[in-house]
Amino acid sequence: MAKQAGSGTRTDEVHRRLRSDILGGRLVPGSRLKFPELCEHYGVSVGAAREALTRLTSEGLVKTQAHQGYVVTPLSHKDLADLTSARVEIESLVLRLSVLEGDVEWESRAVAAHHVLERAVFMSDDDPDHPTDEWSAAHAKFHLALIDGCTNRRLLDVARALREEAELYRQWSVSFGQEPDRDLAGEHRALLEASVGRQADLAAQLVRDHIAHTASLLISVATDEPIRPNPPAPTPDRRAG
Amino acid sequence: MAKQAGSGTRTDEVHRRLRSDILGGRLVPGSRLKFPELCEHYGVSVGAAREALTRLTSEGLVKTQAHQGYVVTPLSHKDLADLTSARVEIESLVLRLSVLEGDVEWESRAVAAHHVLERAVFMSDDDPDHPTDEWSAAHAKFHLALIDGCTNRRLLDVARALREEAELYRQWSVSFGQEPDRDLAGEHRALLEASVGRQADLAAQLVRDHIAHTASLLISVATDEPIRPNPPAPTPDRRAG
DNA sequence: CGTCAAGACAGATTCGAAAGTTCTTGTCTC
DNA sequence: GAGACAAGAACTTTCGAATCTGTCTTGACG
Repeated sequence: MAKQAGSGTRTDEVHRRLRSDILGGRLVPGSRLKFPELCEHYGVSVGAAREALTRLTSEGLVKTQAHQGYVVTPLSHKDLADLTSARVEIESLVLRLSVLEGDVEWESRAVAAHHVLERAVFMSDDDPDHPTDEWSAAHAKFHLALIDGCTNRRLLDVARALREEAELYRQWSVSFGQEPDRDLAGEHRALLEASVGRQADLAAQLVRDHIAHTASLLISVATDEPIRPNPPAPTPDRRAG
Repeated sequence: MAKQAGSGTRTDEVHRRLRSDILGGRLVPGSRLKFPELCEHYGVSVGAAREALTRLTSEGLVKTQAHQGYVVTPLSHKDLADLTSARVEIESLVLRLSVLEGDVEWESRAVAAHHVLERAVFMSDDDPDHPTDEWSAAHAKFHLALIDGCTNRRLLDVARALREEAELYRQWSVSFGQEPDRDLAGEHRALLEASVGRQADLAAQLVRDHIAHTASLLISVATDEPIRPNPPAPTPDRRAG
């Protein structure tokens, strides 16, 4: 079987790799994405890169303007505030539905994801400002598992899309600004118990506080100007690392 | 200045025309969109049509699977129920914010849009089952104007995207199922007065009822199977009219 | 010295053909 | 007669060059 796999086209691969590079912080928000470099780096032609970029645009990770090329979505504090507010409202709503509609298998997945999160290493010694990749992945999976019981695919998709975009901000926050006395693990445990215990309103309220609290820490370390990790200087570097 | 307008590329035009054809009912949900026909009909090459289709995919109007081409998003009753539920929650939320945050100019636009809606002809004699295009456009503009006061662009975009997708269902409902004693104009007037009168909670509740009521009429005329205006028979026709 | 216009350059967009994959049709075997 | 295999056709996907648009530099004019 020398097949390329049914669901895997050349565009899909570039799309996946590009998204990974953006979410992983290897591509700087606000930087331009030029076709020649993209083609060379990912080993594809202009057409494939173009379609991958178009898809990323629909996911909100890159922006475009006619005849002005593609740009990694710039970060701004107004947008972070909007995004947080939207997540607080929508994710709490979806979680409430999830608690009301989820079956036993949903409970099972939530418990399993929480177990992984509990055992993940939160902070590494070599980067005290950011959580480890392992913990970040487990954290995302836990929250996704919590809302996964919602049978309304529309709402679920919206909540997931918003959460993914928030990852960008978490990635580029200069510091995670962890409060020493914050019991993050405790919040997650309470969230799980309220959900599995079918206390819908409580779970919804807990997740509201959880999201708002985390985001407020990101906001507090930010300045008033748009977040531009790379100044608009004429430095041709657009890839970090 | 013989410019083609800065924001107008070939792809943009095809994208706009295709969306119009889908939303206007000239392309049947569930039908395949083959490149040869598309290129001939819109007078563009494969590449341009492809990118337009990709954008439409991100808007939820068409779906795709690798190596299996593009398809106008099929309609189903589960999805209509999900979509309605999502709109009830999100649009009421956005309207509440709009009422709280909107300025005088927002009030002005809402009043203006309502004036146009009031004067638009609702039903035409030659198609007693569907509202006229004029009324539909005015109706959409009115609701959009109502929520336009919301300063949270994220939430606003979500609400608008959901509303646009709902247009597809309205277009393809076999009958609008209008109740004789329903005072649609009165509902809209109440909605406007509550909004401009800054009664946020009342406006939110009114729009919840408004959306749910309208959707329930669409549901009531539907069968239990996926809506497929064109049977999956081997008829090669995929364009109506 | 400041402002404006024309030309040159870089880069995005578009196009048509070639390659790979899936679906269909026809035939063969059990 | 029914099921399975294989060949052909149609279609989607990919690619690199050609075209067109936007921006920057350079020069002249007020």
